[in-house]
Amino acid sequence: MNSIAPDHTPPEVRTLAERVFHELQDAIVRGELAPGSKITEPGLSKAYGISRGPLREAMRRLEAHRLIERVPHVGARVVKLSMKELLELFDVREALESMAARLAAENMTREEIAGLREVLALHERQEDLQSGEAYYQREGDLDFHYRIVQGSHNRMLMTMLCDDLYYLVRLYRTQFSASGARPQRAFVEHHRIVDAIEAGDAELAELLMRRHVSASRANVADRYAEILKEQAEATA
Amino acid sequence: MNSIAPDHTPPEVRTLAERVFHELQDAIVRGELAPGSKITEPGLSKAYGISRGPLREAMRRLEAHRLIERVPHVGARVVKLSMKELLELFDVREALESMAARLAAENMTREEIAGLREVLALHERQEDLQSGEAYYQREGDLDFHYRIVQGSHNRMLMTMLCDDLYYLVRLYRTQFSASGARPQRAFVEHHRIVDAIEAGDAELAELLMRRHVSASRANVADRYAEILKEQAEATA
DNA sequence: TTCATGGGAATTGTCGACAATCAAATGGTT
DNA sequence: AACCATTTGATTGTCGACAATTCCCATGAA
Repeated sequence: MNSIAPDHTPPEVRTLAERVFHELQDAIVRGELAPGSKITEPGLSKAYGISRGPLREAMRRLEAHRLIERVPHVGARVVKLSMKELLELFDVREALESMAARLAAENMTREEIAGLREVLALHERQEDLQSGEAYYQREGDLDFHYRIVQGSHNRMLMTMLCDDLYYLVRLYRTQFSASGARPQRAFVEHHRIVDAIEAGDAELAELLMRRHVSASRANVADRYAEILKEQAEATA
Repeated sequence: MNSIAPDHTPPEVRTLAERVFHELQDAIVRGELAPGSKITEPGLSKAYGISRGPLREAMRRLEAHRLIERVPHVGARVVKLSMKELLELFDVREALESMAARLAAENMTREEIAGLREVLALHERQEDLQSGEAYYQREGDLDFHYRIVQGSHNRMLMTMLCDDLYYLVRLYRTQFSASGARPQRAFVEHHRIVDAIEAGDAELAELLMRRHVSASRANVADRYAEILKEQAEATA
């Protein structure tokens, strides 16, 4: 009902291919399979105790979800997000999530909005308890965005963001070991967005979400520039 | 160089699974496989002269691209877009393509803009020659949108729109046998968008593209309402 | 007629083996 | 020593067959 983290128990485990797909998806996102590392079919086949048939189907799905990259007759590697690609991801998020916020303001039910507020409160309480523990903060952040996308009542948007992009976001967070950063500002922005949604102000909700994602992107870009600068000074 | 239609010759035909994937993709989009019709593995296996192994991988890719829908242990059907889903598709297009236009205004090269203008001219000439022949108009329309997305120089955006959504758009056009409609107005809008891109006015390009897609969506919605009305009168 | 039930046919899921292709290691030549 | 050809090893691509599940239809009862 008020889970803090996204739902990690997939509904479809009726087939081996489905199961191993979700397991691999989790393993990649959690960093257990290092970004850029080569994955071989016999290896995974042995590791998961299944034949190569279902495994290849799972890999085809992972490929479609951009979690692995395959080259015919050569092999597959876990994706390794470059900074350029990460910024591209943010641009796409900005476009889709601002649209989601707009639709959410138009379509969200009273109950959904109440649930959203609940998540926000829970989220802040956790932040009080264990400030510095960025992981929960980040999962909570994703949970917030999840709910807004769900509130758009647009199935296509939902699958695009929740089934595809958010896994990449989580992958990025483990890959760059991204610390939370700017938590209190994000909190304020979240509240403003919910306010706009509750007021049914689609345009404002859209604008605020757009700024929210854009600010997050700028934060990442700044951080990256900082790191580059430090490295340059260290070698000099 | 100045092809009027999108590139239909995929670069990757190195494997059977790739080949049959593209062939099925085309067959579905062109309506040769009727929307909603059930497709069976032995059937396609026979028809394309390949084993079920590569075929299943191709089907998994089609599933990820939303061109077929699969149910475990039951089977797969060609997707059949409902009007609700079609309008959802337009909302997603509005979000992504307006972003693409904005990025295109920032990143397109002089050569790309020249090519875009060329496409527009060719497009109009064809319209003069065979007005009423909606097919070319529509393919030309897609070509225009293709180039703008390419001009965004955002790989993720490109794959999302060109590899996924545009196939659904084409599927919809065959499924609803959508006649061109509002051609001259669309022409004007296309020109205005290119003008904004050439001027480097990102905000304007974004706004115009947004309106362009939104108007297209409204056109479809109106047409649908009209059809519903006619049907109601026919039965009465 | 309608509904439930059971059996049989067809389809999907899974597996192991073979063929095709690529990458690395070996050896020879300049 | 550096470079190129060849061979070997491993990995990927493809296939046919078997097991599991579902769907369809016939049969019978209410």
